[in-house]
Amino acid sequence: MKLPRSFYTRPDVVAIARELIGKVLVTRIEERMTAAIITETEAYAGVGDKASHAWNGRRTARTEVMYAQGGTAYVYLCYGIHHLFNVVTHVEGVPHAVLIRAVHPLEGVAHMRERRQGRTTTDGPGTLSIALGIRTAHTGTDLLGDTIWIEDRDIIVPRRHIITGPRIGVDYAGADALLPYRFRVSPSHLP
DNA sequence: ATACCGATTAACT
DNA sequence: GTTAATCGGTATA
Repeated sequence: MKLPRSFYTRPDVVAIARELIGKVLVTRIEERMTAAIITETEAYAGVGDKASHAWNGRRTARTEVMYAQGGTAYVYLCYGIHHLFNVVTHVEGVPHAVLIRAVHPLEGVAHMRERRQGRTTTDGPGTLSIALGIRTAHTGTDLLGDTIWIEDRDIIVPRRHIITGPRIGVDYAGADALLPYRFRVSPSHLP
């Protein structure tokens, strides 16, 4: 079943990041259906989080969509090359988000392979966006629509199979770089 | 206007 | 282990 608005509008972005592990990210982009299990996420906790683009209330053309209601896509260009896909959470006006860092292919594998020009992995936030067809043009997309959405398919990932740790690539965030906001399925329990 | 840097990746040595 | 790729945001002027 497609995750309802109420899943995304809850206030605890760290809990949402953990709960997204095992959910299924589905896209229908350019008439191509793809689906993949979410295996790695990171929480970005809004204006008080130095690692967040919305730290200190920053609000630009790029980050404006972070202030939308939960269940909206935030896609931005990183290093001028990579399109990074985030799920906006919390209510309108509170810029929380969860970065999806890795997935495991379920459906539309041929599409993913073609988009990846023969490569098969879908780990890494830039890599999975290519495989699923997600680009910066999709920022602002409603995750309750029929282009990009997330489903609960009753895949159970026990909490002891989820590794918690600090986020990647946010050394500039000082003490906030050490927060345990990254979640991933332990390698020995990947599908 | 210019300069620097980043929630990364793949291809190198 | 190192580094090129490439562009929007941010700071400074």
